Amino acid sequence: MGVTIKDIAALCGVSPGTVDRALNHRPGISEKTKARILQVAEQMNYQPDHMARSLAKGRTMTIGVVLFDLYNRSFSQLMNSIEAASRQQGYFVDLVLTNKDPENEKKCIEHLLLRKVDGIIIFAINQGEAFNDYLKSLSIPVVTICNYVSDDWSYIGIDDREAMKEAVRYICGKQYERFIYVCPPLAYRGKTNIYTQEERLAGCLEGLKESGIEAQPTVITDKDYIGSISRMDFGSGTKTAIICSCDIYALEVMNHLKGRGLRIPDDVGLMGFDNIDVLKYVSPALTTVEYAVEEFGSRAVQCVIEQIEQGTRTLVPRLPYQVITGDST
Amino acid sequence: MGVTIKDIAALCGVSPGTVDRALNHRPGISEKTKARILQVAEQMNYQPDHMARSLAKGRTMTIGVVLFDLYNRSFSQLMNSIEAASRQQGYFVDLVLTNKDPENEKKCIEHLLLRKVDGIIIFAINQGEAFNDYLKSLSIPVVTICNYVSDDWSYIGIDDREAMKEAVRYICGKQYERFIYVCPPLAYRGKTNIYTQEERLAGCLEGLKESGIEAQPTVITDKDYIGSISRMDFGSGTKTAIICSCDIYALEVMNHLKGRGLRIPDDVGLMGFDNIDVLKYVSPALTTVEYAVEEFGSRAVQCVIEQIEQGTRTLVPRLPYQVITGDST
DNA sequence: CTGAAAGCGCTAACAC
DNA sequence: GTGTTAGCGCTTTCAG
Repeated sequence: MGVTIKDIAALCGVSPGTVDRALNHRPGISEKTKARILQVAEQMNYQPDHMARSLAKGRTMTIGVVLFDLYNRSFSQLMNSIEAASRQQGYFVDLVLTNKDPENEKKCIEHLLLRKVDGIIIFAINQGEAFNDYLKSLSIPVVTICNYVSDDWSYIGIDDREAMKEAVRYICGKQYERFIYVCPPLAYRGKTNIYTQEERLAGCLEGLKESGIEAQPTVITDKDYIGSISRMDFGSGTKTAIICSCDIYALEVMNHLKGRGLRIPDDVGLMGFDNIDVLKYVSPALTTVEYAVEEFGSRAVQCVIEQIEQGTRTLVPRLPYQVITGDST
Repeated sequence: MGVTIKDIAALCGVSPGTVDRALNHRPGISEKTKARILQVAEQMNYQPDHMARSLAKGRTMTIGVVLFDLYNRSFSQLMNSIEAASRQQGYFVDLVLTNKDPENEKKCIEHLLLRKVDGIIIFAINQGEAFNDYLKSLSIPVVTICNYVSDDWSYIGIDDREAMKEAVRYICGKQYERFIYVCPPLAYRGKTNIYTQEERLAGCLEGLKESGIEAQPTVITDKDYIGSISRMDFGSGTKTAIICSCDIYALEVMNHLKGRGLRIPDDVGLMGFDNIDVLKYVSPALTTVEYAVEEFGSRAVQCVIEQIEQGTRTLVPRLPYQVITGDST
């Protein structure tokens, strides 16, 4: 159906090899014939066949992207920027979604391997040495994003620990006496990759300590964290702050607190993390931490392409963040 | 690097052709040799080369997906289900994002063509006969989703007109005297594909008419619709309902109304459409229309694969919807 | 500077 | 039943 390199060769009275040299601007061809070939190619509206080229070169111009899902706002934004950056660089994107299931993640990666992707950008749910070795065995560039796996791979993200610490220090200036930290993923400690969540927790603990808060916070890791909170009393004088590791949890908690008729921040303080865009429709404005997740995407693409094409790896610095002081604390 | 069909052939002492017959369960091979070949393939952990197969068969096992972006919640859910359904059927997914730019949409489709996708699922921003002819010229199956192009293509969606009509009839039972319809995309009438938005508007008008409302609603198509609304007075006795063609607009309007100190629904009634999941964090609960967008995805995949593999096209019925009566009207 | 030819790994038509 | 062969369209090496 399409016009091939042979057609052009025939029409120009040259060999396919020569056409290839012209088309790919390789040396060993006179300007004259090259110009002629390019012109004919143009006229015939020649489109190189990606499949054939991939087969011959062993490269597919495809980046595999492994994410949990697209439900979390941040992931969507991430994917948006990955798609744009990739296509702009002439790469295709193969998206696979793991649904936070470690087994499924492996299937997803296998799927990408079948496709012979040139590199992978992954928000990993697996972790540990075995997984790291598995990634190594793929022998293609891998860029980790949002969840660290090991120093063997570039990592794109913010310094979650510092960010949370800074946010918590801010909260601590508000006379809270009791602190509750909400982070259900911590229940999967040792089972799945919760690097980022661990960092945030650590940052919280450090932040409290540095602020001179002696009492340890209550850490809620229940999947049914709302249930746990519903059994807690917030009326009794001691002013409580609930710090959530993600905005989503904070929003759920907010709904719950409102349902109980508790006022935020007067009765209970509330903080999230991520500054997802729907926050603007919610009141009171949530105190949270913001960072440019779109930039994660473009950086990741740039980083993986560099490894694919140059074979070099430039260290990507931790990206900037900012504490957003809302009205909820 | 991988083990090929030749390696297996050599090891089994048969020809590549025979291995192919075994691997693809084609007739013309004895059970005995087939079993032996399959076993060896298994042992050697043979993985067929997708590129080579595609080149030979002229099929890539890839579905191209064209969406506006992933920002709108519904799109994310859609993509989630498309990814899952595709992978489950052994297909790859190539996602391209148009950002609602008609020119970019063409580039996106070209990108998919380079990739030689077997079929396309598209939420179109282009429209009209020229575009329809363009799609025809691709000579691969196309499934339209959420925005109708023509009867040449399967269409997945709800009956937006009826849905909006039903919702508006519900609103009309609430003694409103003045109606405002908010739908910025209508400003692009004739320029981009706003089929769904047109349907919703028509449904609104019909709903009002059937409810015996004489006065025409004020239709706001400004990009700066908040600006337009800010210039309107809602205090003066006549009870107003603001009907938005999407939840997103409704949420923006809600923010604005709250900012003005207006009470919803006491001072102004407000309605959205889509029932995006963030509504649960917003109060008052928005009156809206719900439908299973995930099902759009799985239906679309099923539909495009049927066309790719069987060459047949089964009419997909309009999917069900439901008016959600909230506290905002 | 250009042509010829041998692949990339798999499929499919035609012999035997 | 099984082997042989000629591609799919492009790249790349080796002659000339």
